[in-house]
Amino acid sequence: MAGVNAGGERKERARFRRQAPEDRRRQLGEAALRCILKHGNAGVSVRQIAAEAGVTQGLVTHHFGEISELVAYAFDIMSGSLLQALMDAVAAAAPTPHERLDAFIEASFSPVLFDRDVLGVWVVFWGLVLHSPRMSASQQGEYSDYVAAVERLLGDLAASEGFAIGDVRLAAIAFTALLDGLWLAWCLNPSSFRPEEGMQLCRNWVKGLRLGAHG
Amino acid sequence: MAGVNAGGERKERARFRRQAPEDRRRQLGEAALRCILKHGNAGVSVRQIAAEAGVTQGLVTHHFGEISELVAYAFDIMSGSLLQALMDAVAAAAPTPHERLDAFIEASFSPVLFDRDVLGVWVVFWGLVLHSPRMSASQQGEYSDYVAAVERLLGDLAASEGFAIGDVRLAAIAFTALLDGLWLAWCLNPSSFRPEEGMQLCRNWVKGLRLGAHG
DNA sequence: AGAGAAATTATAAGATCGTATAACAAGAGA
DNA sequence: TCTCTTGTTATACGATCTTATAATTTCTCT
Repeated sequence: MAGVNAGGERKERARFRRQAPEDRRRQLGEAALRCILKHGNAGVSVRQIAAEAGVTQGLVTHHFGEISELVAYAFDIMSGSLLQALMDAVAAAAPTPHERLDAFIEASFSPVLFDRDVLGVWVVFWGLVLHSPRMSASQQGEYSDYVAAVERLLGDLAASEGFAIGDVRLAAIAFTALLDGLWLAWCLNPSSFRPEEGMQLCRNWVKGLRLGAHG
Repeated sequence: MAGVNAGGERKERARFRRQAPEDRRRQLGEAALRCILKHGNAGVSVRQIAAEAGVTQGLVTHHFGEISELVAYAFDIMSGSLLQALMDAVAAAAPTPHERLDAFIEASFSPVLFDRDVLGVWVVFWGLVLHSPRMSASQQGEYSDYVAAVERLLGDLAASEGFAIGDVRLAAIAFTALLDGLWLAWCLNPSSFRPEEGMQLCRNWVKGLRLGAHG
């Protein structure tokens, strides 16, 4: 009988405070991120995430239907935060295309984004995306938005400084790949280079663009 | 009672052929790779890998002690194959530094390496490396070897063509990051660019190096 | 042919997993 | 104060997990 333990004694249920569904979903999503941060793929577990959020596992099913929906939601939280942070940095920069692009680079290597734990969550998510149509769809949308943002930054730079880029889309893809690759490399091997060096490598790439190194 | 099923009838054990321990380890390692290829993280399971190899789960414990040792072994198989394939391609190229570097680039985008399933295994492994000191140690060694190989290719090119590179190690890190980033991007979004475009982006990077885009 | 080493199977224990659902409690609104 | 909606807990089922180990089989060597 609910509320009564094996010895027949009445056991009170845990007290809780009701929350708006979206607030609770957000709480569970952030708990999921923390679990992945701590345990990698082994942290993707209804019980662990519920415990991290301070609730019971039934709440996960209630709000998300199944664990993969929660993981996809957590991925969306993370993706939205990333693009928002980068756009905020660009918007806060001096309004020349050069300064805006450089603000983008600096933000990419700032401690908020260029953090071993944060990048580790990304790496685990990339592995999960491959086997989740739901997450794959989200990722494709976010990747397109990200590359489009980079295209604008590179296009503005070229127009502002009077040089041509053969294929802006491919250049944006290359720049994005370089950044992701540096994130990955540093995450796996933090001793391989310093954030300042990472920024320099990106600036070098931009210098190459100016010098005509494009298809 | 061993050998007798529930109905009391004597059930013969499965027949098997003994193999040398290293042959069996190799078989299990390759089965592990196939499971990760098919199922991602969900494929990292003693039962699934044993089934894929056509043996029973006791064999995994016998040969590897625990599942994480098998996964690390599979990772080493994969890493060894990668570097070997790239070095073979470079060795088979015409002996000029330019041709050797270009052979490296072409091999990196050849169907053997630039394959959705193969790259998918890498992405999953990257996530696993972060939470496995054993795999992390392996990865660091392999990353160092890979970057050293790239350093030699870039250094030879610069010497051969009479241009200077400010910091060859950082240039090698950047080139490696660009390649890994392109592999990752294509694996997650195969429609974002074609292999030929990927090679071109790498050649563009090299062009930039020649033009002085380095720190 | 037989002994013996060791490769391998079969089985089991204890743990954790995801999902489902009945029951309860919070709290808003009348 | 009471009703009712709905957020949430508690519990359970069936499945899968890893590791351990006794027993069996393969196959080499004498």
